[in-house]
Amino acid sequence: MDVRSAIRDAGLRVTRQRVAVFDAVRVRQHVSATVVLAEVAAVLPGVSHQAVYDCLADLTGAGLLRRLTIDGGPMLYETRAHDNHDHFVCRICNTVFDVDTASDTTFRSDVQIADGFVIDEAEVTYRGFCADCAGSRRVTDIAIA
Amino acid sequence: MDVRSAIRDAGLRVTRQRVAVFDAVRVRQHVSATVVLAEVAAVLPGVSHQAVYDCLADLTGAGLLRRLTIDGGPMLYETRAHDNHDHFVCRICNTVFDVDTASDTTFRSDVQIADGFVIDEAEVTYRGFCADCAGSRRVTDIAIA
DNA sequence: CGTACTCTTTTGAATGATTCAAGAAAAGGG
DNA sequence: CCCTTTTCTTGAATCATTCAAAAGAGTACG
Repeated sequence: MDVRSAIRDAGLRVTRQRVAVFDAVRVRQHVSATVVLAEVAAVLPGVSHQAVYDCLADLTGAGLLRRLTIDGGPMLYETRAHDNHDHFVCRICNTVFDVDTASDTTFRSDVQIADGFVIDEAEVTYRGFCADCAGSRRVTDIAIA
Repeated sequence: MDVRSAIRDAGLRVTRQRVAVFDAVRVRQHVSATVVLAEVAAVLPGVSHQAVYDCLADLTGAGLLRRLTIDGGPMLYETRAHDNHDHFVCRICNTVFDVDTASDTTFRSDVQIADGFVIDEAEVTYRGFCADCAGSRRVTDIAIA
């Protein structure tokens, strides 16, 4: 399915800014608004940062993007394409890697909370050292065994 | 063990500001620097916000406090007293509740990452509705069954 | 108990990310 | 093709946090 349809189906108007913002996030993954602005400005000279913030908020609200915050850093955005994954953050370079959720699904639904609390999501963030920063040879994509 | 010793043992000088900042966090739990400043100012009129930020950073670096960020909000601090717990955030009131880690320990050590990635921590954040916001009767402390 | 050295705090300003507000532009139904 | 409503641009404001330099306070030592 293409972006334009997805945006329209969400009840939002299809604008160049929105398409460009979505594309920027899709290509880079885990990007801040500032980085998205830079990417988008390359395609649409003169975009305002406000437009980027608005698009990111709208697309996130429509469920097309997902937002996460790592420590005190700026908010990062990613597409919800292949959902059901967690994140690994390197303590040194701060890069965020996707980690496929394996048996976690089981783990998550096992969770019970007392007295009227309703859980609808569990977000797992792993921390440590990525292959590069740990002094390893190559950097491949990360995955749970 | 008391705060003063803990601070000294960490190789830091024992100052009124540090003690007051630690106490403020211990009493309130999951508080922002701004709130800590208000609390501390009640005891030590004239404290600077910079001192609070410095103390929070120093105590966190010393391992006496733990820092977390919820969504795009300001950083929150908590004591590491009874470690090994996760967090539940209410989607409505944004209150953060501690969730005791039960069988999660097993879950965590099961995690394997490919190609030289080293994991040393797993942080779990649950989201949903707290007893109050879900429309329930009473609010008790939260815990995993 | 006081001195000296170093670490902390105060003071005041600066930065970065995000949001607010009002008018101009553009999407899309009719 | 026009009209209505949404979205974008412009420009300023806010909040949390950090930077820098000088004043102040803790602690080891005599």
